[in-house]
Amino acid sequence: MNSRAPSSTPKPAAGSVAATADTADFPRPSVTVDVVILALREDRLQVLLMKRGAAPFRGAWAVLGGYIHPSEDADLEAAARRILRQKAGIETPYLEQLAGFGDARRDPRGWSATFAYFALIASEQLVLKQGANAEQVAWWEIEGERVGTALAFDHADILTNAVKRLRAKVEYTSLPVHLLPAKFTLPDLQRVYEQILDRHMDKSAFRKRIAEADFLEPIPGEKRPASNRPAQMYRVKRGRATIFFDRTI
Amino acid sequence: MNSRAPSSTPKPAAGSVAATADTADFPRPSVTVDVVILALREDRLQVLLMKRGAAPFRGAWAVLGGYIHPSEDADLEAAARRILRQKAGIETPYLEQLAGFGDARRDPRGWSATFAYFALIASEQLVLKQGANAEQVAWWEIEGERVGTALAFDHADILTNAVKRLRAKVEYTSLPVHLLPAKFTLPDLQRVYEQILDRHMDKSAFRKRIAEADFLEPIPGEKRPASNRPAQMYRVKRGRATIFFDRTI
DNA sequence: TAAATAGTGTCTGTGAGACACTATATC
DNA sequence: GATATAGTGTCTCACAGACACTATTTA
Repeated sequence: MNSRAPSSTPKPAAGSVAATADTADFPRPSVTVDVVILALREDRLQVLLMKRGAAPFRGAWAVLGGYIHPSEDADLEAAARRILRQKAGIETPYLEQLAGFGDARRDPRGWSATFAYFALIASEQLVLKQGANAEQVAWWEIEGERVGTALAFDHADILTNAVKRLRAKVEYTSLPVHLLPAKFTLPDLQRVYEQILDRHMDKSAFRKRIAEADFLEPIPGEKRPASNRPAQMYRVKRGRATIFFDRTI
Repeated sequence: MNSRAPSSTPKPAAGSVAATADTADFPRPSVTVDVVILALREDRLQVLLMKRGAAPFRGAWAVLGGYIHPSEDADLEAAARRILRQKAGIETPYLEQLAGFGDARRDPRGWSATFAYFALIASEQLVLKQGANAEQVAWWEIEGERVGTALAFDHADILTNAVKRLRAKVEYTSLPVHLLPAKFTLPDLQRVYEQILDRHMDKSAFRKRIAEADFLEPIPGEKRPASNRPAQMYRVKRGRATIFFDRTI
């Protein structure tokens, strides 16, 4: 078979509606980018929300988001980073595309769609400048896969999706390092895994996994002082922050 | 801590750019939905492509796609299903959202974004009616993660993404059943796994995995005739077509 | 030395993969 | 019986989890 040409066998066939002139003449749905920002604070998974100051859903809490600025944003991820920077002052999070959400009903103004992202940050990383609307951004604790308030639009769905994705990936990746400061101990890291997955892990097995994944290095001479045996401090090896394990943690 | 209110401790803080009036006054990027349709034909993974009849990229091959029709499409997935139905006559595929793609350069006409989906179909399922533009739709063989021609827009990226996703999920799901007809044998199924993952699998281990995942049932009395021992025919248990295995296959 | 947590070693049950064996059809 | 593939049984090695043990600090 000629591999550089369309498969020849049960020949190419036409679609049933051949003549649909599918031009861009339809009303364009509104398109936004939303970012679910997650962090570990006080040993709990929390999400950064913004209180809406305008209709629709005025006064309701929402995930951070905004419109795409075609002249500023090179691509979707750039738009997400701009939103993070402008609305939360966050510069270098772990950022991953989550999913698209779009339908006729999520926004009362009409058909709208959003490209949702999720970001992980070390809480130390968030040094919010105090601004005019100091009450408009706040951390909310994740309870299960939700927060204790109704959210604007379909943001409850988006948040649930983000939390599920995070939990799923924590099972087989090193994502939790993005929730910790640059230097941390192995007991710290294990606590993050346990906190997010909500189950106990065996210390020995955990450390074997981490060791064989080979993405951390001890910081020579640095230990965390304590009134007991001090723990070795580690940092992520250069360029190896996000690792996929062979199997589950 | 009051779990129904924002976390109180390191107090809610304002974003650094508080006053961005982020209204919808920006030019709206163009938004489409694209569907990567994959099937197994002649024992090879193939993708259904359409030859573009209009600029841009006139004459180039592209993944099936189209604009969202706000008045017709309830949501993104409905738009994807409409495109499948209208442009390929496909009614009931396995359909999953893949990712969003959007930047300033993928479409020469300006900033555009697409919600990409991927669909799996049993080739028997595709009964394309012969239409006016019979040469405009064709199956192309996947070579690695690409096809043997340049694609329109960023469709090569989208295709690569779809193939990677499929291969990744085949490792730990029952997705390959969607590439087979309703009745099939275990050797058939194993061949699909081997074909997509491009590696040999042990018959015994494979069957143990399939058995414990418990998503197939033998069809009583039905066997595939052959000049050797005939194989038992199986079908998917009701509602259990897409199963996630405990570990990898 | 008591307390507390960091960190390591050992044992065992499970299960995946390798591979040999049995089963059942046609010719 | 020969041949070919379907389908099952067995063995072994690796490894995850359980758990016990050692190490190192402060008080």
